[in-house]
Amino acid sequence: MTGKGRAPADGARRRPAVTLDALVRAGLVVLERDGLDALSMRSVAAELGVRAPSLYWHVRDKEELLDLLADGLLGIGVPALPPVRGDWRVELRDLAWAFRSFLNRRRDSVRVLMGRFPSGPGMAAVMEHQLAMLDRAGFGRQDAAYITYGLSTLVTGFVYGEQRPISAAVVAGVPVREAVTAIGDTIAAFPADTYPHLVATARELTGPHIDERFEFILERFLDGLAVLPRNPKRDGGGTTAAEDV
Amino acid sequence: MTGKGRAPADGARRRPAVTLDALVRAGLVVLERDGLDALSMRSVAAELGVRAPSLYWHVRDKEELLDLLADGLLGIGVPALPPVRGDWRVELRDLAWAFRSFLNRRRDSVRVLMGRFPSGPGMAAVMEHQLAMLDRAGFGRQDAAYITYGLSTLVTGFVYGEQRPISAAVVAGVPVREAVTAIGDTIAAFPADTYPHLVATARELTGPHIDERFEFILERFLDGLAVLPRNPKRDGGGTTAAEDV
DNA sequence: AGACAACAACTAACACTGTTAGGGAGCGAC
DNA sequence: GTCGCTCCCTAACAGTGTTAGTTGTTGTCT
Repeated sequence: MTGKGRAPADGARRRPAVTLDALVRAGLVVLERDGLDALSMRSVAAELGVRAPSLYWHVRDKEELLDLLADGLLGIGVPALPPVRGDWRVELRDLAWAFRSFLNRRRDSVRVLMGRFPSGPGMAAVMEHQLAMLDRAGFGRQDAAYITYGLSTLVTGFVYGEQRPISAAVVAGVPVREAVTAIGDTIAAFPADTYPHLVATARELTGPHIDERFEFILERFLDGLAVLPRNPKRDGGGTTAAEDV
Repeated sequence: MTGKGRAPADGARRRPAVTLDALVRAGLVVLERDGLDALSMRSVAAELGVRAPSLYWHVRDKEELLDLLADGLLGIGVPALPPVRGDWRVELRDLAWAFRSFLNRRRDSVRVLMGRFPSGPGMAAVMEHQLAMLDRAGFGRQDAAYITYGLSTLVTGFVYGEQRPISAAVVAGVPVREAVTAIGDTIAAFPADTYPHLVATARELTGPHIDERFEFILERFLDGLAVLPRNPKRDGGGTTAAEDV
């Protein structure tokens, strides 16, 4: 640093108690320890030993803070990226599972990430990793862009939906399994003459096979990618259309 | 005279002024007119000519009200369901586009629906429609359940992500198109030596081709469904495994 | 007719929330 | 010194979801 001239003389002039970096780190601590609902300007400020209005010097909004936290979360997830293997399909699958697992492990991360398009180093690292892999597999630039976006949408959306009934059950003190089957009971109790297919599918719709459900949706998407035309580059990826079902 | 309290005269004041149905209808009115951020217990109560705490007689939570609103939204969308055509793929595609269009037209509906699994008549109608179609096409029960869930996750997640930058731009008074390309500029400005693929894909990642992006993701998923085994039932839908790519 | 329970609204209040206005220390530069 | 900048402070506002306790109305049973 020690920027010259135009930079607003930021050379260790008065060590600020709150830097943008410390702010993000404190926010992540609060998020992980107390959850998103307890993450207020005041609680994050308290984590820094400071009062709430001070944060507005570093950040315009709570929204902006959340945007930064979203990117910070991605930055945390980056070291957990699965190592590079040979097959693009295996890699993409591993990546999706790893992402889902991360979202489920890191408290409320999915609620912060949902609908946000972070534009910091965290997002850059994840995207670069993924785009490089897809390029290596021979996907075109536009396709690769769509694929990364689609995959992140898919996983994020899935985990978001997967976590809501769970947290609701936890709040009510009901075991998750019973809460889920309770929804099934509700559906099964619908009038079978007007909703025959729905009632017949009640169990399949609400079954606790959450991993299988994720697997199904993901594999269908990957199947769709497999029939996409690719440039025959180095490392074609090995698999053709459908290998497992 | 001696007006009975502040009762507005000739109405059946003590008749149930608030029914659960009226509550939901009022909530939908407020949601459409003022948006989700302005939908508070007080504002919905005001819409009914009533004070906020009264709502707690009919509803445990704001959460429960939102659950009801979610189902109400689906109920509104039901008449807009596309008519039945022959090919399951065409039907599923039409349905996804119609759902996306509905979510984009009906204010903040995606924020209400996201992550919620409504359990009322609105959800029942949508599900029945979809499950019947999939059954007619020969998909198994479990597959059909996964497909409906996956499709709704996909569309909802996509629209959620699609609407956030738009609303942010609207708030800031910036045209949407410029706001989106601004993100592209940010990404393009990343160090190209550490993030070569990312920088090279900046335009493709943030291009305003939002419809094409949706189409790509959806069609990939449908491609994945096309290679799924199906029972040869009545009305196979005309297509076998893979017809168009 | 009178009593009683039920329903369904009310007022008042609590503990929070995000956010703004304005004040004032500590510092570098003139 | 006196600017002026940075960065945190106190005070306050308008609004939130939600609970407690109260009051009035209605239908039913005696």
